[in-house]
Amino acid sequence: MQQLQLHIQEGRDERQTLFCDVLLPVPVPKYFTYRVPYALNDSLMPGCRVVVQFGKKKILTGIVAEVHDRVPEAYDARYLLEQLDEQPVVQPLQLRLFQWMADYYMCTPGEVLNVALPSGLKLSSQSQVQLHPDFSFATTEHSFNEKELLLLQSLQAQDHLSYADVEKLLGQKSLYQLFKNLLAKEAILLYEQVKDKYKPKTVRRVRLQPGLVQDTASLEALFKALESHPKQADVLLKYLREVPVLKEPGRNEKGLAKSELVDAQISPSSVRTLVKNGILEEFEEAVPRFWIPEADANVDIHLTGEQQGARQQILDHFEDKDTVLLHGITGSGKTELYISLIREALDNGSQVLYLLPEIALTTQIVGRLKKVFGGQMGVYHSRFSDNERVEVWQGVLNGSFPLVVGVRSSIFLPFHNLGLIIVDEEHETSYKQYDPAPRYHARDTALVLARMHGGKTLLGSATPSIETYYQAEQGKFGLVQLHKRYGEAQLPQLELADTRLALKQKTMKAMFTPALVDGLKLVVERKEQAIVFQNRRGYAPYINCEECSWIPKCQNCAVSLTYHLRVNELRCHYCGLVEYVPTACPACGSHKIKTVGYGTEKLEESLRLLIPEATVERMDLDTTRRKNSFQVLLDDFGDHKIDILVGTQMVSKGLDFEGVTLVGIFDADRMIHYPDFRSHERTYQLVTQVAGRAGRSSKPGRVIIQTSNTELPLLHTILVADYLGLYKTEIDERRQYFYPPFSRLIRLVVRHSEKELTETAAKALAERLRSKLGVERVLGPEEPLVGRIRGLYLMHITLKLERQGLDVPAVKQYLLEQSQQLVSEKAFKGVEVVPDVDPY
DNA sequence: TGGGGGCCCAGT
DNA sequence: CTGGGCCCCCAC
Repeated sequence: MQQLQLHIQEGRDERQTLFCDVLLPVPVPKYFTYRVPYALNDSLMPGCRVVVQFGKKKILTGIVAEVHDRVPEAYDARYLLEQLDEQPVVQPLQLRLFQWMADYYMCTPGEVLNVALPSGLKLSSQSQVQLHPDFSFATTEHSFNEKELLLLQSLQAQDHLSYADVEKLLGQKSLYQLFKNLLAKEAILLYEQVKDKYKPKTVRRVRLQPGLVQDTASLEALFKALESHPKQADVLLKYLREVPVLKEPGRNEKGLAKSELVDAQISPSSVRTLVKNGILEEFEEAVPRFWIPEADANVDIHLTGEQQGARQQILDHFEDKDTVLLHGITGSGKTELYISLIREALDNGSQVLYLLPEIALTTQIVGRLKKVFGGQMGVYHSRFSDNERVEVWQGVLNGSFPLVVGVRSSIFLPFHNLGLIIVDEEHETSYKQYDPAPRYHARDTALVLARMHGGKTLLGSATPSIETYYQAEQGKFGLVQLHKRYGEAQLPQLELADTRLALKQKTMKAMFTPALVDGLKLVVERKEQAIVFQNRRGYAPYINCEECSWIPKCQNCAVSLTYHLRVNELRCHYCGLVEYVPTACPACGSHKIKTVGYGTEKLEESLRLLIPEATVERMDLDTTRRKNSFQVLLDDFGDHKIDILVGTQMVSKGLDFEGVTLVGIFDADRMIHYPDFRSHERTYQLVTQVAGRAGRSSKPGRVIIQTSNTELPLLHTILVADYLGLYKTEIDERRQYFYPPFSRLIRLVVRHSEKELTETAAKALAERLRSKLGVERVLGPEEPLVGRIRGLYLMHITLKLERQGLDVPAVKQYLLEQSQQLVSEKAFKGVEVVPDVDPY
């Protein structure tokens, strides 16, 4: 500081000209250099948000990545307009993470920034229109056409409108001409408005007008004045009861929440009158959006002997390894272990991130953690509003949330001292983001993030992904096993039910085998509970004309439309298209239209018919759309208001209910035969996870798996819970066919609205890539399972790259160049090439 | 990504 | 010659 001051005193003309590289939320793979106004020389630092002009009109918020004094040679840097934060909102370390993600996942840092920052922290400029302050219809000498009048009238009512609003209002795209005319007539003004989207939540409070009540006498005078207004006197009385201003004068400052004052006897209007008459005063107070429970200090973390041992092993591994895989079967008490490790990390002053695949499905775990960690814990997930996300972000920044529990996007939070990351259910696919860039895997990114912090990562799973287990086996990760069920719980008994045999014997009822129906009946009889799993929502995957076999298809996607009974609609599960159900076949006019296949909705219906005494409910995307419908279903199931719960994968996670003694897996075949090199692994994981819902108590659990092929080795691996067996078979296959973890996959998705162009472009690209990378490394192009989504045809080119001895960054660079080259050629105009690294 | 400039065509 | 639409390119 001393030196700095000296430097300034030495001479004004020597003050430094600084520049800063700014990361902007645009898909341009570079940083933009702006000139720093002298006034900000000392305060600007990396991680601060700044407002800059970008292009001719646009005003954007960006993040300062670096402050330096290197003068850009190729252009004159613009001054940045404003510094928004005194202190960084993004940590320097995060900027490194963004860059790593951009490089690894082949996208731009701007795209990473886009998903990383809650949009409440992004300021956006909007072009706005308002009336010219001197304008009025009475004094103007100009005349206006219909659209101009409409706009001017709206502006009188609304004060200002954005361009988008005007476009909507007038139903036209080009506004330039219109604005030019109105500007000439001095009727409007255009301006740029930068908006801060984050708004703290406030409550309205009231207090006595300061100075009104100093002693008993003034109080008596006040009541005297209100003599003829008994209702207002009541309000005052209640206020004084809650806030004894005479005894504790300081209390009046904080006042009382308006909502607390108003009750059955006291109406808002009498409060309003008191405010109007200057007796009470109304004000707003910002409050946190999160109700913060006190941590229960008495919650005891008691670990069993086995858990103690596992805990020690984990800590030992952390001595020389960054990552440990905790392979623990469902119900072995992993959560207890996590809690003990989290507490220890927090006690050491570190931050902790606990990643979950999907927060809505794990309310039980969140509840459990809240009890232990209370207000220290922030929760972060996609169902939160922007404002709520900003509050978690700030809580992490300012240290009030040293622990965060969240879904994949929580890896973007501004940690500065992350000591431990727990990735629970590390094998889950929802850790991978598919659609918009960055197409990142949160588990893999977490490992990098932890390493940047010098922290540790604990991966937990009952059925680890093959590549994770391989790393553990190779000694790269520490491996800790936990194979005993917690408490009295026993492993469920798994059995197969042969659908082919049942069909032959004609004992099948609505595709339920007698074994499953009888099992369910028994459960209901014993007043226990069951879960039936079918990974397909809707009533039937398609409908079909019996005469001409016509099947309704989606007009945008290469899939049949799913029939939904309750709403009586046909729906596309890829683009959301909704169509009416035809009463007659549009192809041949026949009325013989039948449903084919089984979705959860049909299972629900069938079970109600087969077991009328049972209460059957369904849990899938369609029944849990509304914000707390999921919780309602969970509560009902927990309270045993439901006997049988039918559901999609939603029922596979976090449903830990003592009463469940039977799990039915309706159709194992479909999962097994899914055309993907991971289908066996996935089936094993899913079935094991669903099966884990059974027998979480002293009662033995039973799992019935329906299949047409009872001989399949995979099913027997599942039956005896032989994870190692699965791993050995899979890893051998992966080695043989050179799949991950032995190779690295990069997929290029080529897409366009015309089928032929998509195909030729994909072929051309694959050819060019092969010429340099070789035939071995470039697979395809091939049409994916669903060859058209939202009107775009898709082709996949898959690159299989060796993990060693290959300059992968160079290959990625080459892929990007080639893709760019291709789409810039006239013949392939409009074609998109989207890279997806580790596309699984 | 998104706005603006350049270019081409239709209409006079 | 002018206006509109489309495409391409650039942004610090």
